[in-house]
Amino acid sequence: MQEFCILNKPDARFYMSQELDRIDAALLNAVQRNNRLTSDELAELVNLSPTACHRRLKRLRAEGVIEADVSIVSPKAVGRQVTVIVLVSLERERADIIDRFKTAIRNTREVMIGYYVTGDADFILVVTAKDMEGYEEFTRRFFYENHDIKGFKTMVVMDRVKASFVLPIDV
Amino acid sequence: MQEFCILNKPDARFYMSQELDRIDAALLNAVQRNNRLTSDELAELVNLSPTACHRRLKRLRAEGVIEADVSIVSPKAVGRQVTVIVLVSLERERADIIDRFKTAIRNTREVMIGYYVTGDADFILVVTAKDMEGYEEFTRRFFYENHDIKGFKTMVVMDRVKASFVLPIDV
DNA sequence: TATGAAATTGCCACTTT
DNA sequence: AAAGTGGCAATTTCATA
Repeated sequence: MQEFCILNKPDARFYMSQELDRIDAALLNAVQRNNRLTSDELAELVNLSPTACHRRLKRLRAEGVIEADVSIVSPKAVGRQVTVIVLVSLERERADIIDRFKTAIRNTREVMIGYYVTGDADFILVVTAKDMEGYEEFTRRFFYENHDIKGFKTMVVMDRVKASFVLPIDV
Repeated sequence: MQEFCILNKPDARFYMSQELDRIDAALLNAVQRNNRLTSDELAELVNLSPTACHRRLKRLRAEGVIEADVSIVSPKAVGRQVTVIVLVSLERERADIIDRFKTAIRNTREVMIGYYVTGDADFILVVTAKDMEGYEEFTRRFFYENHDIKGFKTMVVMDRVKASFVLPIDV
């Protein structure tokens, strides 16, 4: 049923932006930081009735402006003490090799995010592990056994400065 | 200052993990992907009563295992077509310079995440911009006017392979 | 504003130490 | 026996037409 909406109306994600007004922006800025706020609390924040806030958020979710609603789990609390950023270079930039590598990323639990990028590297991965030994074990499994990979550079995260994926939203 | 918190109230994040049982793990794995599931739905998923699920999640939030509950906004939908990953090297690795740079990150809207890392670079930033021109304007403002910065390397994101911050949680 | 749905709490039972 | 956790039911709060 939600699929229907998405198929029927062209997906807002790709030509939006003028369709968002100041109040939408305020709502998004709020729920980006805390999506458990009630409609009443949001209403207070943006000077609108609770019902109107609710309707707007429903629309933003249906249109795909809000992609997901998630809980952020502390890596350390679940036993992943180590976060590492890895720059990966592939042997060659060929579509099938790239696709194969994307699939490997998707199928590997340790990789939280993978970016396919231009520039010095081909991919940038954010990887979590229990400890450095666990990371090493991961590299053996993920990198050394993969012939598509020319090389990789490891950078261990000592501190994360901004917590999450909060976008600046104006309009 | 963060140390203080840790000293004062024992922060669950640092000695947990055996305190999480299989059901906690299942709940976390669910809400990491969708935190709008009702207690009834969660109950069904993990084979427990809705009340118990609710109480467990409340505990996980209070203990900091769940750090936050947020909506993920589509960058494109809010007019940020370009995502860039930047490797930054500082002139010298001195505590005050590092702290100053962290503050700069916190105060700069375009920077979504900043990692302080070991290795070839000192910081890795995830930056969003309206377009490449907007990114260039950002580099002028953020990098060229900052004397602590030795250099930076830009890598434009062409594709994001995994969407979000979903951790593998076993127990 | 009215309705039903969901979150939240008190109370008691059961299990583990 | 005490502490911790689960389940039911009642109440309050919230979502939604």
